[in-house]
Amino acid sequence: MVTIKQVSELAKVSSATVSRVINNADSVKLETRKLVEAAMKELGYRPNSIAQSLASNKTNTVGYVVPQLYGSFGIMMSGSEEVLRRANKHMFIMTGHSNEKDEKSAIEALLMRRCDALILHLESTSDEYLIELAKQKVPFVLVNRVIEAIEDNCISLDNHFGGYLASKALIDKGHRDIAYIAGSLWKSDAIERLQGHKEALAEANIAYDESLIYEGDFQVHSGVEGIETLLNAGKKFSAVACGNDEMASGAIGALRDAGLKVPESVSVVGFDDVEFSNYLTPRLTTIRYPMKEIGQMAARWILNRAYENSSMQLQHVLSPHLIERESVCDAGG
Amino acid sequence: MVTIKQVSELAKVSSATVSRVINNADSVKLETRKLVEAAMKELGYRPNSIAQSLASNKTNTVGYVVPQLYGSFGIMMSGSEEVLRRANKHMFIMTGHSNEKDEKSAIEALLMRRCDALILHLESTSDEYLIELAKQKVPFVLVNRVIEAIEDNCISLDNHFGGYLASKALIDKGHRDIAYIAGSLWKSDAIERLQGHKEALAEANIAYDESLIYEGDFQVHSGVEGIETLLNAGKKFSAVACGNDEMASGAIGALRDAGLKVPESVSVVGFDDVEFSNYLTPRLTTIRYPMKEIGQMAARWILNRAYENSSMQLQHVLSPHLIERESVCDAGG
DNA sequence: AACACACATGTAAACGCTTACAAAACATTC
DNA sequence: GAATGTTTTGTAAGCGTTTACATGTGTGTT
Repeated sequence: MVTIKQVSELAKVSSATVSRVINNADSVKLETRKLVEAAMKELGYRPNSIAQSLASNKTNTVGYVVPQLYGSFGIMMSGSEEVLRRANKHMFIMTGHSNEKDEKSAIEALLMRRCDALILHLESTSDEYLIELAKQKVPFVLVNRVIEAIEDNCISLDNHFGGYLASKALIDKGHRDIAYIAGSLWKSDAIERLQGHKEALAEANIAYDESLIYEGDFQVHSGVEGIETLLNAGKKFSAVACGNDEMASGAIGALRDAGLKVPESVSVVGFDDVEFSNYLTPRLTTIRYPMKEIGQMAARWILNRAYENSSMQLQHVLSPHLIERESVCDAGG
Repeated sequence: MVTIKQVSELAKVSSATVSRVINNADSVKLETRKLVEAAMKELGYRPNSIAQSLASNKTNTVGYVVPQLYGSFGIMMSGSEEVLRRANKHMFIMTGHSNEKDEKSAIEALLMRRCDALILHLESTSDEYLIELAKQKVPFVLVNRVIEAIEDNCISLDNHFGGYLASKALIDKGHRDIAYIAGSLWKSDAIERLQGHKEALAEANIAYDESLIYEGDFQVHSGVEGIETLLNAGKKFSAVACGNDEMASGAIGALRDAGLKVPESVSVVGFDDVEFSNYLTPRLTTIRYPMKEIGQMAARWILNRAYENSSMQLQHVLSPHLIERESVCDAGG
């Protein structure tokens, strides 16, 4: 690999001057600049950014931890990438695999690489660890989770409001017997969404009926099981709200298998608006989880706090909204 | 940030010794090792991998270029991540946005970062550039594309065979009037898939009818348009093979809108087996594109060539296979 | 012609590690 | 107890940049 030294020799200037033209900072006479550029070109010079980082003590890289590389996290990352790219920052992406050990070691690796800042989508790391991280002055934003003590570092979605919106959409169509298939209730988002559902019921003066609630686990099969359980118990309902789109998909299938038409006999709302919800039959009415916007917002936070030292206020809690498609219709068909 | 020097002072040894325990190489007396480890712990020392890379001339990082961060590329990357992680290598992911400028600048950035090797999923970069890259002794694997001159660097899918399999599946069910909705025919994979289709027809002695072919663009809407065009032209067919799942999804919708039942009146096969194909109604019969395996294979190549200097032969062309679900049935219902 | 001042360039120390080589410490053998 | 070998540790020179500071060069003013 060709170094700055070789370029400087060919151009008959000092390496400091070459460095100046690379960073096109300071003043370099146009004439010498041309000379240096010609030399760089001739030698096929590529600045070694490892060395640059060591010397300048910044990597222009933000570390990213996501549970997995596929699925909706990709959307989020591409939101971040879009805004970071404009600022000439890069992302170093690692996966946490939803377990504490991997999440921590991902963060450690990122810190060893001296990332200038971090964007973290964690699932198993403790609040304490993150609070400690904040104490160490590591600039990071925590996505999809809020920890009171470091609230300013958090960007999240208003799950409660989303849950409310979903059920409200059903109620507005005249439904009153509404079943609910929840996600794993040890997860905060599942709880919040369910609470939103309850609020919508309360607001419409519909009595909350515990037996219309089924606790699933966010997977397709639990949507199926939810419907089967409800139906076998002889429950009556004209609509089902689901904790996410996967379960909604399972629910639709199970309803169809039971000879019930969606939405004519039973309306269904999902949550998240994942890619396939638009491909279901009927196309799924759901709550849009603004993954891309969250990714963008996180990147903006980083740009502000870690690179520009501004502390401009950003929106920390994003609002979901309803996407009306075909899986919900008026009560009574 | 605490440095190796501070650790060495606290442990009353030289920095070389600390380095030795970090890399747990060479011989370090157990006693001193304990001493050093205690010091590292006390100071909360994190080796600076930037400095390590500069000194050792390796980054333990493989650069990754994909068109986008979301969609099926995520699956591929996670395949790679899985195998690289076991070897303690990391990935630096960048996006090429399917245009030459971004792809090239991504590669350049990766080289500046002195990645030990690259995995490239490119769409617009010229063969020449890549051949030149190979000449520069940059270890890289090119995914989903084959360039004769650097064949050993390429890992791809047998699209021709996939196209053949898809149409064969239809023919085996007794279909003889088979329409085909192709992807953009300036893309090599679209062409190859179509050729596979033709081969299957030929093998079954079915005359190739140009008017049953529609050229789409791999997007949902072109599946819709394909069906509408064919139907409006008064074409008769009992089955449709599609260049990918998106178009198949569009086709299914259009068929249903035209009052035709899938699969009873018209069978449909897709290609790729993307996530949502399993959620369609009917669940889509399609050709499985082994994205994850390709990612794994690419990572293994890298491990072999760039890190272990072995040159063990790997499978360079992967075979797709048929996933039978519900969108295909016997001709005649 | 002397001076001040801006602008352009060079010198060399740092950044935090690794590693070849040298030195020291210890163990073994005769 | 000297000679030898082995293991452990230290010394110091890199790795390829950036950047504070010093030096040089040119212009305008008096």
